Formats: sequence, C-alpha cells, structure tokens
Amino acid sequence: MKITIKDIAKALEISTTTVSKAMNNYSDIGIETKKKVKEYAKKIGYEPNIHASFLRTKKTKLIGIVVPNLNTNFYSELVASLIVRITKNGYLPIVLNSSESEQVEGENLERLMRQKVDGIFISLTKNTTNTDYLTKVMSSSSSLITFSNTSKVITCNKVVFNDRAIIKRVTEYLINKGNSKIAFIRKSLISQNSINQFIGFREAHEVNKISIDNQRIVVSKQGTLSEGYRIAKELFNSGIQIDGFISYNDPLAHGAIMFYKENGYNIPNDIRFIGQENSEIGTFFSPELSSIKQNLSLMAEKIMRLFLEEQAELKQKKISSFKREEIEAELIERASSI
Amino acid sequence: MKITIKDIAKALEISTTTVSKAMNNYSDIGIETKKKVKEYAKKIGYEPNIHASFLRTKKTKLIGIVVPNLNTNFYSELVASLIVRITKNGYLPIVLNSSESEQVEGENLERLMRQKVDGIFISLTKNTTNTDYLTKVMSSSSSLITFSNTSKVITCNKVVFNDRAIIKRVTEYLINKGNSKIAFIRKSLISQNSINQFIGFREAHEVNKISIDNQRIVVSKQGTLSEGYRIAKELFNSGIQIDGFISYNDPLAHGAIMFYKENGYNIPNDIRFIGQENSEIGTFFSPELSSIKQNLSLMAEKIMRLFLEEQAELKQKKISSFKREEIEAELIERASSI
DNA sequence: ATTGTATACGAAATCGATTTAGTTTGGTGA
DNA sequence: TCACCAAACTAAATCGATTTCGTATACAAT
Repeated sequence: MKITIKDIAKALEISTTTVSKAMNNYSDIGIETKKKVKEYAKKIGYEPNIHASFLRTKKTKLIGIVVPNLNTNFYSELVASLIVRITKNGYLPIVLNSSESEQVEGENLERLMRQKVDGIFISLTKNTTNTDYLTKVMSSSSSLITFSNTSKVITCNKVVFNDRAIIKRVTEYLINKGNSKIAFIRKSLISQNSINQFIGFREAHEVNKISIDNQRIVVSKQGTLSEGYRIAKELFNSGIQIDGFISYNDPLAHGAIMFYKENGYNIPNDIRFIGQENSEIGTFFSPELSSIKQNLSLMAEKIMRLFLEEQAELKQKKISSFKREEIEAELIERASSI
Repeated sequence: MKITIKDIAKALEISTTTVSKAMNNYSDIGIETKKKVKEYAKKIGYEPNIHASFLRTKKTKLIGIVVPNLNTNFYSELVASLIVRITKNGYLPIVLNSSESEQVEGENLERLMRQKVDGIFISLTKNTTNTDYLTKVMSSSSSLITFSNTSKVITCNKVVFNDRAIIKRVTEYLINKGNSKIAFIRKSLISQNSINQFIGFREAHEVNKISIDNQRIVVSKQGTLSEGYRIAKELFNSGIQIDGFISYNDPLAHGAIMFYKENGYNIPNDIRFIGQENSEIGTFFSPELSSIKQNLSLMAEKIMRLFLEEQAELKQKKISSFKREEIEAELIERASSI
C-alpha cells in the first residue's frame, strides 16, 4: 500500500537511518549507497511522508496566502501568480480570503498558525487597524511577508507598490494639463495603501500650490461600475465641479465616465480620467481609459524571493533583517486623459 | 514554548492517554475528567498538533481545490465561496490553478496526493482528455469531487450546472422570437461542459426543425472582449449572417455587440445576444446584456455537503455510492434579447 | 464468598520520518 | 605493533499524537 523508508531499508538490507540520510544527502553516506537508495526509491515510487518528517524538522512546506478580497481581478491575478511560484519551489499554498473583514482576517491568521505553515503572505483588509495578530505571527514559527496593503505600525517584510510616488506623478500630470479640480476616489481612510496614495495626491497639490477641496475626496467601498456612476452623479447633483478624476480601480472610472458622458461632458476635454489596474475592458470603452498598471507578476516574484532568502538564512541560523521592497507602477496613457 | 498533551497530563497528574481520549470525547473517560482536561487545555492554549495526529488518523483536514483558470470572475468567485465553506467546517483549502494546461493539472493532482489531502475538488481544464490522474486520485486516500467541468469517462462525485437544459431553453427562447441563424461561441470541442451546452443548442434546433450552419459555431480560446469583437468581425467579413448570438461568457457577447453596433446593426431587433456569468458590467453596456446566471454559492454549498457526507460515511465504514448533482442555471433577460 | 460487569484509567506500541551518539572498518604514521 | 583518524554505517531516541489491550475499582448478583 504505502511505501516507507522501512521498505527501502529491508529491500536494500541497510538501516532506515541510512535510507533517510541518503535521501537527504547527508555527507556521511557513501556515494554509491546514495545512488542505490535513490534509484530504488524512485523505482518503487517512494514519497517521503511530509507529516512524519514535520515532527522532527518542523517544516510543513506549506505557505498561507491571505488576501482581503479574492474576487477581484487584482487579487485573483496576484494569487494565481503567487501559486505558480510557490508550487515551482516545492511548497503548497493555502489560500484564504478575508472578505474585507478584520475579524475574518484574524481567524485566517490563527488557522494558518495552527497549521504551522512555513510562511504567511498577507495583504491587509482596508479596515485593519489592530496588528495584534500580525505580532503573534511574528513570534510564531511562520515567517511573515506583508504585501500590497501593509501596515506602518508593524515591523516585518514588506513588498508594496510605489503608491505615493505614482499617484503624485499622475496627479501632477493632470495638473500640468491644466486640471486643478481633481476628484480622488479612495478605498478607505485607514488602509496604508490608500493613505500613501492620498499623500502622493496631496504632495502634488502642495508642490503646485493648489488647494484640495475635500468635497472631491470620496471613499468608495464597493469599487464597482455602478458606484462610480453614483459617485459622479452625487458630485454633480451637489454642484461640485471637477475637471480631473483619479480612482483606485478601473470600474469606478468607467462608471463615472458613463455618467458625465450622459450629461454632455466631453472627455478628456472637460474632465480627464485615470483609473488603476489597467484592465482589458478599459480599452473597450470610449474613450479608452488611462490607467495605472501594477506589475503583479513582479510583485509575486519579489514576495517569493524574499521568503526563500529568509528560509535560507533561517537554516544557517543567521538573524535576518526585515526588508521593504517597492515596485514601480506606471501610467498607461490613453484617450481619457490625453 | 509549544504545548503538548504531555504538559496537560503532567499538570493534571493523569496519563497522556486519558488526555487524548478526553479531548476526543472517548466514552471510557469520566465526564468530570473530560471537563477538567478541556478546561485546562483551553486555559493554557493547547492546540493539537495536526501533523502528529495525522500519523495515526490519516486525516490532514486539508482540501485541495484545482481550477482551470483562477483569474476569471467565475472561478475566483466560486473558489472564494468554497473557501468560506471549507474553513467553516474546520478544513483548510490548498488552492491550485491549472492555467488551462492538462499537464499542470496532472502535476497539481500529484502534489495534492503527496500532501495526503482529505479531499480534492476539481474542475477540469477545457483541454483535459486523459483521466489517468483522476483514476489515481480515486484509488488514493483523498476523496474526489469534480465540479463545473467534469468528465463523462470517469465515475465519481459530480456537481454541475444544467448546461444542456439551460442552453436548450435559451436557444428555443431565441428561436421563438424568430431567430434561426444563431451563432454559438463555445469554449472548446473537448470539455464536457461545452459539449453538453452544444447538445442543448442542437436539440433546440432539432425540436424546431431548424438546421445548424457550422460556420456559425466558433471556438474561442481567450473568451475576452477583444476576441468577441474579432469573432464578430470575421463572421461579418466572411458574409456569414446571424440574427442570434450565444456565448459562454459575457465579455465575448459585449465584444460582438460592439462590432455589430459599429456596423449599424440594431440590437436586439437585428441580432439578439445572450451571454453567460451575468457579470455586473453587463448592465452597463447599451443595450444591457441578457445573461445566464449560475448560482456559484449554491454550487460551493453542494460540493462541500457532498464531501462532508462522504467523510461521515467513510468514518462509519459504509461504502458510499457516487452522486451527481445538477444545479439549475437561469436566464436573466435584459434589453439585448427582448 | 465468589463471580460477573460496568466504569475509569493507563502502559506501551504505533504512525513515518529525523537525528544523536555511537560503532565498525580500513588505512596512516610513528 | 599500536594509537589515531576518517569514512560509512546503525541502534535507539525522538517528534506529538492515537489506539490497543489490559488493569483496578466498585458494586450488584448469585
């Protein structure tokens, strides 16, 4: 039925110790013995039992991924990208979804710690303020990497986009085109991600000595097309004029464009629009939507590399310092902002 | 550091056997002892080590999910729904993505079997023909449930949508409106999912004594907006007339609508369109897109229930028979097909 | 007094690997 | 010849639980 090192040991008339050491390339096993063991193991289809070896090694070869909302293009693509890297390196991903709930997020972290995963990759929900769970992870055996939306409060490995810089650049880009009344649709007031973006937005205004009207700063929870439409309508009905529009994703921008187009606005002449995520659908609306493109594949790559480096250092009992990697996002310029 | 049953045994001056049995509600342990053990365990934060108990119980409390393409609304939402149910029932999901590659799919199944997951929930890629890996899973310790896109060849638990029936109904709906030249955009020629839909399409024609022009049957690999546009253009340029359009997702329909609108067609008068997946964006195009809506949450629920039932039967050493559940999809009628 | 029985508990084996602390063998140098 | 050493191997302990089989106790029935 199931093949264990005992079977190999018996067949080759050696001890289980030798089999185990041969499989793990210990230096005190002869080269020929190693070859014999490995060949026979392959022949009879032996696979080491991960759970048994865990008892001694404390390694599960499992990595937990926690995202705030799997059901978005951004995170489903990022997770898919992570899964590829994780499996390529001999690990297996346990994927959990927090559904933007801080409580569920905490439960997810507890589940992963209970499972003794080797690493936890987490992007925080937009509501997370309490970092107690993260601190608990830090003192557990799982190594922690936060990405995309992380926390200022906690000290740990981080991989993020250049949120502040890219929004500053994009805002100035609009300002230079003569737009000074820019609406900014943000995800939340709490998440670091969103805070950084807003800082960039503010800096661009400060540098150009333009004041920000807070009425044009809107928090959108859903981030859907219909909410974009609704937000535009409310701004319009409240008599709040805008000549620029930056949102934290593409659907919001599309929804808003739709409203303004219906009401006779000319885009980009009257209002310039910039979204984020650079989704395919953006190129199919008229006018085509300018959008900030984040390289998700690169982010996945950096996260995985950081993790593997830490594992290697851990093995050599080095104390590893925490790293913060920033990935450049870029503006894809299209008709909506030209 | 880490708390084991030994710590509880020592503190309460009982044997580890008793502790283990108390925690697992064995009948030969006194009620008071059970209470004492459980209370103390909770107090000191004891969590049983899953990997240690695996050695005896052969249960990992892990479930593998394999989908053909995580980066689609359909699967990311379905997976998110599954994750909720899996965690609610004390299991943890290992999520793997086959990227529509039969080979990757096979590797994924091997990985999950090596990990000894308790169950594997898989939706096959549209290219899968070889069911050897599935057969291997069937004879492994992991119980198998195939969903959404399964295989006719293999005998196992299945949860699917009523692909044949819904497409038959929708096709007849178009026929009854006077449309007899219906284009059908399918995912593949191989996948059971797509075959069933096509059978429904054909049956509707047969019942109404209308012949099918194979030139109007198109296989679309990408399933994107731009491919929908391109397919419509090619049909048009080849002089192939259509007055109806059914595709396996919404973007394809939107892309096609866009092309026909540009070329002066009136929708729905000249051509009626029906998509699938009922995505939010459908309500924002003009005309609003009719779409087939699949209840993903219900599918997730049925998959999980099937799995739990099988686990319960396994525990009682009953031999369980394979079940096939079919979920009703429904047409959401909007302006594009009225 | 003896037997039977239900209840409550524990010793030790076990799961499948890793790892520690030796042991054996053969060769080297003084 | 003898001490020393490196190379190659192994017995046994260990990881943290579960489970089998057995024992002790109390009480009822004969």
